[in-house]
Amino acid sequence: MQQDSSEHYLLRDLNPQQQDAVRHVHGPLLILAGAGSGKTTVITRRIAWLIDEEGIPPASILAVTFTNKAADEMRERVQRLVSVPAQQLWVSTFHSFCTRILRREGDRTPVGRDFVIFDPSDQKSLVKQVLAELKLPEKQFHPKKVLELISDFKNRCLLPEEAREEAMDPWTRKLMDAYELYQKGLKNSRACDFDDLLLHTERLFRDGALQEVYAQRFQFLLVDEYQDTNRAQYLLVQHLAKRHHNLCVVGDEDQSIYGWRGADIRNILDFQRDFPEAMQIKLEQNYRSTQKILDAASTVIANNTQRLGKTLWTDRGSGDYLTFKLVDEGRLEADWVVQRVIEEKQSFPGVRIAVLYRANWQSRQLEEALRAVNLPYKLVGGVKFYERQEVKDLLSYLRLVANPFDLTSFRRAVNAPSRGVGPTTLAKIEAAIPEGGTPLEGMAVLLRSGALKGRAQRELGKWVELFRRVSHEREHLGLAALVRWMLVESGYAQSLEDEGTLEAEGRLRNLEEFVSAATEAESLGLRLPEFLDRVTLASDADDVEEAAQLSLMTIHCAKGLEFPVVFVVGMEEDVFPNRNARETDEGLEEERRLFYVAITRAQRKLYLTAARRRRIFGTEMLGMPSRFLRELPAETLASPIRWGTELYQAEQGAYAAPPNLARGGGTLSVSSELQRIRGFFDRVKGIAEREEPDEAAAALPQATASISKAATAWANGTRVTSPRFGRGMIVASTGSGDGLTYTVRFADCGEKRIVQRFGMLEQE
DNA sequence: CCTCACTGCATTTTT
DNA sequence: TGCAGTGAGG
Repeated sequence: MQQDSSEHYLLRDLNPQQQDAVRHVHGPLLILAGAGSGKTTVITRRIAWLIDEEGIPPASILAVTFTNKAADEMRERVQRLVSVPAQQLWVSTFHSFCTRILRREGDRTPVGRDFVIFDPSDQKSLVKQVLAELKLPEKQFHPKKVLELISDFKNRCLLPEEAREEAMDPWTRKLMDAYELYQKGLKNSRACDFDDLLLHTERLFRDGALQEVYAQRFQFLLVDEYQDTNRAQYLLVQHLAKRHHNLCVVGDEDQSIYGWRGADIRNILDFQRDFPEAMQIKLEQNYRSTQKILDAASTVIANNTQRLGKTLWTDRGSGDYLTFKLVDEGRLEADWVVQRVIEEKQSFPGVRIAVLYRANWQSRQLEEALRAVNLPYKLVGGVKFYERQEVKDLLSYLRLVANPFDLTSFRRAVNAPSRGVGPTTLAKIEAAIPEGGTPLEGMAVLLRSGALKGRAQRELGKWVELFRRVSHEREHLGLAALVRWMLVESGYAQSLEDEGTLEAEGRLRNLEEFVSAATEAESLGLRLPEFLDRVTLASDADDVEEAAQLSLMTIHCAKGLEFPVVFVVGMEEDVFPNRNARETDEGLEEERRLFYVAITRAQRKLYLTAARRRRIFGTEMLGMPSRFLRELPAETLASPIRWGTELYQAEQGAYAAPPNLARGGGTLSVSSELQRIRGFFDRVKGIAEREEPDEAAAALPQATASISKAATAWANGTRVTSPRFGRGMIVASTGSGDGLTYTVRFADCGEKRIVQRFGMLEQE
């Protein structure tokens, strides 16, 4: 029996653990899939096994992933494996799954079935409106922070009234008012934000009867990237699995990197507690990387405590050493990476290379360096296509067609192109909206009342007419034709043509591209609402071109991908690990997991780089090598990373005449450069004691200056004391003369900005 | 009511 | 550095 089944085409070339996972049918199953362990193969074959071997109808299987791309790929691969049509198989992201449910069952939610999905920019404008209405100053109630808090509550499935119970202090109470009003705004606009999709669906499934319907429907559940689920997603899965327990979750606790978005690593750590009868399979054989890369990854991640524990191994041989490069300055880092890229491409024509970084801003310098040598690259992330102003403008028209209650889109569309409708007119329109009516109706009322003057009356009259006409046109126009019709009839295209600038031309081209996207969607059978859903739920990770020769992206975006050659840049404290994460153990562990993800993307060659100095928004910042570098085992590195004097002596020449100073024409003097090195050096060694100054430094007045009236700015890294804050170190400076201001990192009270003229700083 | 210019401030990571 | 938010002028 065993012998026979291992010959099965769905089990071919699988290791024993993988085969066990594929053959598992009933009951809960936890697959702990290490990086590069053939996870997707196992999942798709298991689904195929259920369908072809067990005769489970595809319609009873639900597989959930985190990105659309992963879902598409999974569906395709399953379809290639099975003999029956698999269209009925549900493979989707959590968010699109919930959208589908809400479009069917939405009558029971506050927003009905014809809701629109608000993207982050819509959310922002709504929350700003709410803050204004509550007279909460944006200085204290930063819109982004408020939204983050609201999102936190939603991810924990708490509605305003429930969240309020937790709110003790007046500040949080005020925030709860904002949350409540925000939800009201969404309801009035018949809109869901991303979190609402999960929240509302989870609420629906609390209803026993409805839960029963869907639990019956989806007899077999599969959740990919289970370590990234948040509370709402967790509950959603529990509701559906409660009845039959046919739940297979796949994940890797070491790759849990979305804690900041509400993901709860405990979901995977506690799976065995939730389902004591669960079978657990560990996939530890890695088919991606060389042993050196795996050793580095394993050693690093072993520093984490929140793990179930896995050890990756491979039979692919030990491979190349990792290469670490420390450079003087950010720009040199980019140059160095570009040179290595060129070399790699020469040695291995057609090789795919990825440059990974912690945050999107780090791509800029890389892009500049790449453009300087005309090296083509693909940038993933950053400003999304659908977030461009012109695309959002056109979208606001289309959304208004799909859902006339959408006030946010109304506000946007009514002034795109500008029709002279400002806050005053807008307020009048909104006041005129009849109870339970739409903004358009409000506008119609206002027009009839004759409260508007000549031009506005005419313009807006035409505008109302536009939407009256579109309801007719909609019936006999296809999706693409409808989009184009709107683009022309709204006058938006014309207004761009009238501008005649190069920029406007580019915008028109983007809109053309948008129309072709609609054409493509139409050919897939999508109608306007589904098209709009798809557009807003599209993510960065979805448009990764894996075939690209050279890709630049964040590590988050790179999860699930692999590249023969990988660069991880910006290996500095406060960059990676990110400065916001260094305070807590959980934060640091998540950063470490992120580093683990980065390392394990590499198949055969891994480069790591750091810069001593870096311009971060205009000011020179002094960096310290990332603590994660210390965690790398020396045996995996081409040359040891030396901490202490050697690190700098090796490139002493570079300091004597830093080449970038001449080029940059910067304000830095060689002396301040020397102080920089010294301060940096001290920090790396972690000692307070100073070495004897060398001749060059001794000859410089600043080196011995001890009063705050120094003629020249102190260098970053200079140790100072302040009568108010105690001992600290200069980490940045701006301005000059009387305006000269330092950012000083104090041992006891964090970073302060101190104007030199008043701060009474003394050099230590 | 729009546009331009200035200033002050900010960067995680994304469905 | 660059963007967004603010304020003055047209």
